[in-house]
This record gives sequence, structure tokens and C-alpha cells, in this order.
Amino acid sequence: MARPSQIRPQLDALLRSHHEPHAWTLEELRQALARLGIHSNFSSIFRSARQAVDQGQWQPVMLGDGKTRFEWSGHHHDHLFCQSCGTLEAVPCKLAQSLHHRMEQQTGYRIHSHSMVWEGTCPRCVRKRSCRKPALPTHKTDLC
Amino acid sequence: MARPSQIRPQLDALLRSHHEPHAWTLEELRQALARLGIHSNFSSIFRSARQAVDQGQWQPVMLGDGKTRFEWSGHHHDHLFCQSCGTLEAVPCKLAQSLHHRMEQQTGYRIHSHSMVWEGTCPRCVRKRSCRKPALPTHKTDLC
DNA sequence: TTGGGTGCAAATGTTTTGCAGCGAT
DNA sequence: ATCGCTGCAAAACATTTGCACCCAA
Repeated sequence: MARPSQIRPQLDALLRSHHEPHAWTLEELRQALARLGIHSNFSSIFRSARQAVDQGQWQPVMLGDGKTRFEWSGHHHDHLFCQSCGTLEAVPCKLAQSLHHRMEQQTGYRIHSHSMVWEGTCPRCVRKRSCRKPALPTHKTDLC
Repeated sequence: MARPSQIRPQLDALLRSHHEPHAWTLEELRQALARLGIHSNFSSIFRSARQAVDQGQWQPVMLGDGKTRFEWSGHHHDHLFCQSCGTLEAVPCKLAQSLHHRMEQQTGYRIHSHSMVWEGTCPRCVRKRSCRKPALPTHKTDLC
């Protein structure tokens, strides 16, 4: 009964696309929209995101750098983070998914979703230096 | 070669204890210390935490409410969150642990750690109301 | 004397809200 | 007219840093 959202459909399209990044910060979404010629406000993106999460269409992803990222719920995946070079990869969550049933049995919970982040050293870094002090992700780390 | 930390040992003791909460926010740590008669500053707690994480003794835990929590690395566990009543439980991470090897094989990563949060409905809530709209965790949610 | 630990205040960065105006229904 | 969507500014929060001082080695 009121003005339909001008930006929400565009945001949905971004999250549904299979392009990088696979999980978007609010600021990344705003910039991506701007590149499409749609200049909007951070607050508007924020409110669209909250609504989308409430409606179950988006899923928040916390990677530990202080910024909340969002992904299309249907594209849910786990994350692989290289502590050495900061690379962040999306991996299918088949493995974690395979635990749902057992986890439900063991805990009595009815499980709706999960979020999982693996941290370690990527193949490239493993090859370069046989071993090095892992840089734990902090809020100032550059992810994505 | 300088003054030994007055609070770090106390903080370590808190995290090593098996009492609630199982994962502490900086503010919770400060308050717990205060209850022990040790009044300190938030910044000092923060710096102790950063150092402890750098040294690998503490592990940051992100639950999605905007606050970073910390647990003793040796006590690592996964989390179960009831979207209906907000209960947060710690569960052994044996199941997730069992995936390490396969995940390493499939990705070529050398995995050092993981973090996992299961979200769903706890047995009590499942019993009470057969079904209800799940309240997605937001930053304003009261966890722990 | 030195160098890390501590407290206090201020800066940063991100998230959240208040409010006025807009516009499709 | 109504009611949700927007933009702008400010507030609210959590994290982080600068700086002066303290104190055991």
C-alpha cells in the first residue's frame, strides 16, 4: 500500500548472482549499486538487509573482522580462510550438512541452519613457506 | 624485563575455569574481575585479550551479536543457538573435528581451527510450540 | 634506567535510529 | 490520505589507539 522498494530487487539480484564476492558487506552492496548507476544511502541498504534477513531470504555471515556480510540464503556455503595471506574462499557445505542429522539426534535440537568457518593455510602458502606464524583474523584484517 | 601483568593471570584463570559463561565478552571479563576485587580498565582487558589471541592461548568466538567473545583455546567447542528462546549452549566439537581430515584433503588447506554455530530450536521450545517463526539472531539479541 | 603493563580519554569504525519528505496505492 | 521506502544526520556501540604514568627487573 505504499511505494515499492527501489533498491531491494537490485540487491536481491546482486546476492543471487554467482559473482564475487560471495558474501557482501553493506558498504560493498552500496558501491555495487552505485556502479550500476543506482546511488542510494547506507541506511537504506541496512534496512533492506534487516528486512531480507527477517524474511529469511538473506543470511548474515560473521567472519570475525567486525563487519557483517550477507549471502542469499539459497546459496549458503561455508568459508575457508587462509591465515597467512588472508584469502577467503567459499566451500560447499556438504560436509557440515552431513552432520545435521547426527547433531539433531545428539542434542534434541531441531536444527535450521549452521555457519562454519575453517581457518588454516591455503595450498599456495603451504608451498611457499613450510611453516609460519599464523596471523589470527582481527577486526582490522582485510578480508574478501 | 618489566612489570608482570596484574590481570592476565586472573583472566586466564577465568577462561580456564569450566564455569559459565563458556565464552566471555571483554565487558564480562572486566565485571568478573571486579567481583573478585580486581578493578581494571576495559582497555587493559582488551590488550590482554589481543595478546592472548596472538599467543594462541585464547580463541575469539563470533556469535553474530556484534560482540567478540573469547574462550580458552584448549576448551574449544561449537555452539548451539535456540532461535526461539535465545539459549546458547556449548557442544563438544567432535563432529566438526571429524571433518578436518576430509576438508584438508578436499581443499588442500592445512586447517588449524574452525568455528561453528548451529541454529535451530531447542527441545524445550520444540515441545512447547510445535512451530513458530524463528527469531534470527541480530546484534541486539541477548546471548549468553 | 628500561620496557612492558595500566588507566583515562579520545578516535575509529560499524551498526542503528529519528525524523522529515516522497510517492505508488 | 496512507504507509512503507529514502536520505540525511545524529546516536549508539564496540573496538582501537595515544599518551602519561607506574613499577618490577
